[in-house]
Amino acid sequence: MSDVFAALANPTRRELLRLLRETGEQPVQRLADHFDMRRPSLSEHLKVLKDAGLVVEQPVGRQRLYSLCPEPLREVADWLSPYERFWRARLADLRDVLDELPDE
Amino acid sequence: MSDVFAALANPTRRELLRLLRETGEQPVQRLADHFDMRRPSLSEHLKVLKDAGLVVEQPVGRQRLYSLCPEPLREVADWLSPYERFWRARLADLRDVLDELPDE
DNA sequence: TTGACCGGTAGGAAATCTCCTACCTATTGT
DNA sequence: ACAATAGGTAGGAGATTTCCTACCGGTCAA
Repeated sequence: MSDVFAALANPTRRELLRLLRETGEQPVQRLADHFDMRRPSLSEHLKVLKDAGLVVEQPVGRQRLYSLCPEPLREVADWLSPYERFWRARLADLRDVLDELPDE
Repeated sequence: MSDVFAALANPTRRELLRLLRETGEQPVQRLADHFDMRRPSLSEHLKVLKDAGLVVEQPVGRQRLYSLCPEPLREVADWLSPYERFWRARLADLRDVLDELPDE
C-alpha cells in the first residue's frame, strides 16, 4: 500500500503507467524509446512498479511484455475518497461566494 | 503536481492529513503527540505538505494552527480517473469468470 | 521584565533514490 | 555453433529524504 504511493512519486514511473494505459502492453525497449534515460534505469523503474503490483510482465521469446495492472490504483482512490467531500465542500463554498458577487 | 505525489509518498505525512481531516485544525504540538518522532521532524513534514498546498497554517498567539487544504488531492483524483475504467473492467472480468464457475 | 512555552531553522548523519557503465544470461536467426 | 538482440543485475556516484540535536525568535503569564 505504502509502496503504491512511493511508486507514484516518480514522474518517470507515472509516465510509464500512462504509456501502458494508452498503448497497451509493450516490451522494455519500446518503452525506453520515450525517455531520455538508459535502459537499465528503466528496468529499475519497471521493477518498482512490478513490486507495487502496478504492472505485470509476460515473457515472450527474448522480450518481456509489460502491461498495466491497475488494481492498486483503486487503493489510492479508496484512500482519496474520504477527502472528496472536503474539496466538494470547498468548491461549493466558492460557488456560493461567486453567486454573491454582483454581475459585471 | 509532482510535489503532491511526492508529499503523499510518506506515511507520516499521510497520517498527518488524516488527523487534520478527522480532528480539524490543530497546533503542531498536538499533532506531534500522535507520532514517535521529534517535533522538528514533524515541522519539516508539515513544510512539505504546505509547499504541496495540502495544508495551510494560521498563527494564533504563539501557536500555529494547521488545517487541511484538500484541493491538490483533486488533482490526484483527476490523474487517477483515466485508470478507473481499467480496474472496473478487470472487476467485471472477474465477475464474469466467477459467474462461469459451477455452484458448490 | 523574565522565565516558560510554541515552533521554526541550521547542520549533520544515515538511509534511500536515481541515474550511470559494465557485465551477464537467454533467445533468436544465420 | 555463433553473432546479434532483449533485458536483467552489480556496483557505484551523486542527490535527496528523513531523522536527529542544538539553537533561535516570538508570545504569554507572573
